[in-house]
Amino acid sequence: MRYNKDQKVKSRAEILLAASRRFRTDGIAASGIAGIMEDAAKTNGAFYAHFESKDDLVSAVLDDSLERQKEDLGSARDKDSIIAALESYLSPAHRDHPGDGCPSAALLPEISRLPRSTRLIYEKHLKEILDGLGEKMGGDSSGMATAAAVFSMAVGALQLARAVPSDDLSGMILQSAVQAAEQLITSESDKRAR
Amino acid sequence: MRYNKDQKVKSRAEILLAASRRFRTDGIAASGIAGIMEDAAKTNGAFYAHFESKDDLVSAVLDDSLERQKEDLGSARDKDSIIAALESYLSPAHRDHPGDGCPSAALLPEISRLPRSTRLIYEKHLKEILDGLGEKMGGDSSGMATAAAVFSMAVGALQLARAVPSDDLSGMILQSAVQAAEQLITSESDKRAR
DNA sequence: ATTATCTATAGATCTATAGATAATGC
DNA sequence: ATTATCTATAGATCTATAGATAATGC
Repeated sequence: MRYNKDQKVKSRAEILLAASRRFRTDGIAASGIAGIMEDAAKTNGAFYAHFESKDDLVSAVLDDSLERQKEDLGSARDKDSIIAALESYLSPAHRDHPGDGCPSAALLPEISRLPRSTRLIYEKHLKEILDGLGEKMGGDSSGMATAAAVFSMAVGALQLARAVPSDDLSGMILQSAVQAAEQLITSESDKRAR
Repeated sequence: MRYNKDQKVKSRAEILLAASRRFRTDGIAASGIAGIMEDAAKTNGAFYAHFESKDDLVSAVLDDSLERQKEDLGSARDKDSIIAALESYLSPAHRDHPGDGCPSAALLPEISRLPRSTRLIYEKHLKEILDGLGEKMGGDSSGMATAAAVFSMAVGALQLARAVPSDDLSGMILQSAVQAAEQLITSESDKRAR
């Protein structure tokens, strides 16, 4: 049928993107291969020329989307740009578009139920993300600890803001997390300035 | 068949308990009625004498388990007992037994995909939990905001600690969250003492 | 007679596979 | 001839329902 030289590479990328969105929107367990392939404008059977199994797809999706997230967050260079990234992470826009958003916020409880091999992939990327943030917060183990605490809070707050139907409570949760995170980051950088 | 006067009430409670554990262990979407009923030592068909649908069960489970969690957390009376509750929440024991643990940590992304009616039930309980914690942190909107930030951080840290296979990183995440939460709580009570 | 549960099954999924089809590039 | 995708389907789920069964309590 109609295909060009690197059709397969392109198709694989399309399937990855479709799956990545579906997983974050509907969850991993609730997303079927057929639906993902429909989003990628392909048929069910074509899937198995690209991935061995659904588990294989899940690994590939996490590897890919966490790599992208790391690159996005890596552009933040100092305390101020971290706070800007944080405000964007905890914005109503991010809350309302989980399909394009943070994989951790959309998928963490499901990730914790995946096979160890997949969770090792998750851990590798999480480490790099926390290392990157930790470096900008001081670089030592105390900066890294603050990065872990701030990331935990951001993920939890986004999830709570998404679960709650009331816009008031939802917005208050996001704002509380922004403020508390700023306090933690400022106190960490003050510690360093002394 | 073998049944006593309040057999049905008892059965309903058994199904609720079995479902509540299964949901937290395997996720809502990945838990089937048949498996839940097997855990409750009943057959598939008997389910529909107790609940209209799986969605109906999910609402009932959330209503029930969040009510229990609120009661558990309600026993914390002052700042010190809140910190004790926090250390138990962020303990390896809680991390390693999601089936008996916090419904939010196990289920939040799935909750955010449930029908609005179910999310309203979630919101009702979350409000009461945050109100309870906020009161012990000062009672005003600033105390409530700190409660929301601390709860967000605890939920996120527990999820991250569960997802990561390395015990070192997992423990470091839990410890970072304990420390950061204590800092936020202390700074909130200092604000009040001034 | 009423009630709680069980048996059996319909109908709609889901993952995965085997073989057919139709384009490209030699 | 090779390759990417499609068609068709097997076999295992899943939710939900209808009717049978067997106990209790009148």
